[in-house]
Amino acid sequence: MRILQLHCDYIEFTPVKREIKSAEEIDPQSKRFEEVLVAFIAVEEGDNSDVAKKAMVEISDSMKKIGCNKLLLYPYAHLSSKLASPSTALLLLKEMETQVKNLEIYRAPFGWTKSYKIQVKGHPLAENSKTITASEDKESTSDALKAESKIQSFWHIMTPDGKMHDVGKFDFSRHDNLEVLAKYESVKQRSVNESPPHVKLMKKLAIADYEPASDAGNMRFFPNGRLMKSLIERYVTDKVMEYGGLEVETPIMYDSHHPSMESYFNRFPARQYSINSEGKQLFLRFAACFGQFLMAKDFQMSYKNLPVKLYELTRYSFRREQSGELVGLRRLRAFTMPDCHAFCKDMTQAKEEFRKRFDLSTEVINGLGLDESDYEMAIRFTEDFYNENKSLIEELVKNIGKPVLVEMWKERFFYFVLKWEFNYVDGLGKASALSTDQIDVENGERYNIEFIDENNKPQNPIILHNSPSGAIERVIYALLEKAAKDQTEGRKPMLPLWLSPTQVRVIPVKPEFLEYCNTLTDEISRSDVRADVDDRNESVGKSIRDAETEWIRYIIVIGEKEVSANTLSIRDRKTGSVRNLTIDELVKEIKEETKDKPFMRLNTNRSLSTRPQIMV
RNA sequence: GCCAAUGUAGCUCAGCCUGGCUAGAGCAUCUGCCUUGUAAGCAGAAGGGCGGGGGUCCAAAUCCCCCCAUUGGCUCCA
Repeated sequence: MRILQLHCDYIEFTPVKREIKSAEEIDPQSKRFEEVLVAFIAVEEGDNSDVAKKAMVEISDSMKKIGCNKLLLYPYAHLSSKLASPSTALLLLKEMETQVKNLEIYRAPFGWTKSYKIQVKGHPLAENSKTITASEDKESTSDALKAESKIQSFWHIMTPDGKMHDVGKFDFSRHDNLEVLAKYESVKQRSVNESPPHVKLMKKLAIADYEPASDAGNMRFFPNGRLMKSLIERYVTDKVMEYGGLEVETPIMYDSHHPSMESYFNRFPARQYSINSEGKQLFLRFAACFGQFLMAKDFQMSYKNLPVKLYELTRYSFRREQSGELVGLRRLRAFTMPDCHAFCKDMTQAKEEFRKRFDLSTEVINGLGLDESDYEMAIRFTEDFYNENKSLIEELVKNIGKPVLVEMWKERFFYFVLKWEFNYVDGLGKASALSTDQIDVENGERYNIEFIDENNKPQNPIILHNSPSGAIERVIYALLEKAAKDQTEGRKPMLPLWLSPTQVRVIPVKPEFLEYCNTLTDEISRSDVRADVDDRNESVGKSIRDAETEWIRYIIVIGEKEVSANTLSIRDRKTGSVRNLTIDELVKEIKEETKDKPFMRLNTNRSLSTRPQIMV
């Protein structure tokens, strides 16, 4: 939309004749306005209601500045060469006319050739031109995002004994990572000037890479990475279903003008991707919340059914994070996130459920290969909630067994009253949230989700939002960063055995032992172990080196001795030593270490000689 | 989104400041030879509009401008 704005002593115009068929039906009389701001307007292709709204905000702002209260909207096609259709233009002009209440607004007729006389004032602000486009709207910023910066937070450290300490006075000497997190969050202190090690590792281990043909923050996952993701996804899903989550699937895009969407959107501080399709403005989901809420709204629920727990593993959730913020697998624009909502009948039930999910989350995060020393907890709540529910908060902190970062808000700004996360703190001092849970007191009503209580009255549930692991990609980031940290501190970098793309590599000393190797690999694979064969005609030293650089845990070398004996000579990367074990003993050891974890077969050719190499 | 740095063969990187032979190396790949015992056996070959697009110049990987991507900082992070 293009606007030429003139502050006038007067304007006089007379409609002469209809210019287009769809011209407005009017009485073609001359009109005169005095002490008026005339806005000549060309509505362009792609303009929409938001543009109209924005235009009126800008116009009324400048009217305030020049102290003028009378506005004439004057359709003026000649300001642009890419005009919108007359019907759209008229529609938007009419919208503009009715948008602002405390102004005297008039509109010149649309579609008529008009003669006019005008006297423009001579002050510096009298003339002004504006171009307003919809494009900036593509990354619609929610009110929450805009207002977030205004929230006032109070930072503390809570120790397992339930005591609150001023964050500035707390002795962090035995809690390095917590100090990093606290500074990271409260003072926003950053101290890095190198690139994160996991980026190199994700390429070297052929897990994932950037995809320049997509938008930034959208990764490609190679067979190894896809396998790891599948396993983690399976594991988290199994755990949530064990807890009682009902797995569902919901759409990845939504109409941004759906009433419950619009207001939720404005309560969620994130930037969206949006898509125009057949006149609808769709946005890509940034979480599974609305899909599940819209679904739950159509459930008929009694208090006896609650809590109802819905779960979805979103592939993907989309957030249009600022480009400068995207880093490897740490922060993406498209990511896979498990999201489980529990609909609870009251705060008592919500708190009870909240505890269960806290346990679920610690179990999941530990099962993924991260222990208590790898993450720091942050807990955030409103002052009111804290005063009424001290014991719950103290209990969580006691459970985690070490001091946690506390953020307290004077007033409730978000839709939740309590939220905690586990943050992975990497070797470069960056903190990233993994698991999280929230107590939401707002969306039950917003989405009109109802259950019938003991007194036969409809009620809105309290909703818990839990991601027991955080984004799957971020879990891989954390595992790789942990491995990198191990490496710099002199330990061998490893992946958890159940996530290793290859668990066992079999290497023949000479090609004549290949057949034996294949038979052996068959046998090991039958017990659900991922084993492969290095059938390239390379020296043993070279083959071992390659297996080591791929972080393969067990390396079996097959030669004369092994073919004639009963035991295998197995190099264990964890200890670096060679052991003699039977097949059964090896399989048993692997099974023991990967028990309760999902299994998937090798996601690559078994023979190394037939594999493409992924060099990134 | 803003500021800065980086972008050369599949990968890791020289070369750029001070413009000029046919743009180099190691690894990987291919072809031979070797027949291997716990972290790299030997030799040869092939492989590159120097991130993309403009410009300056007799001449641009090299100097200038714009764009893209990555990384760092800022901002932001349910």
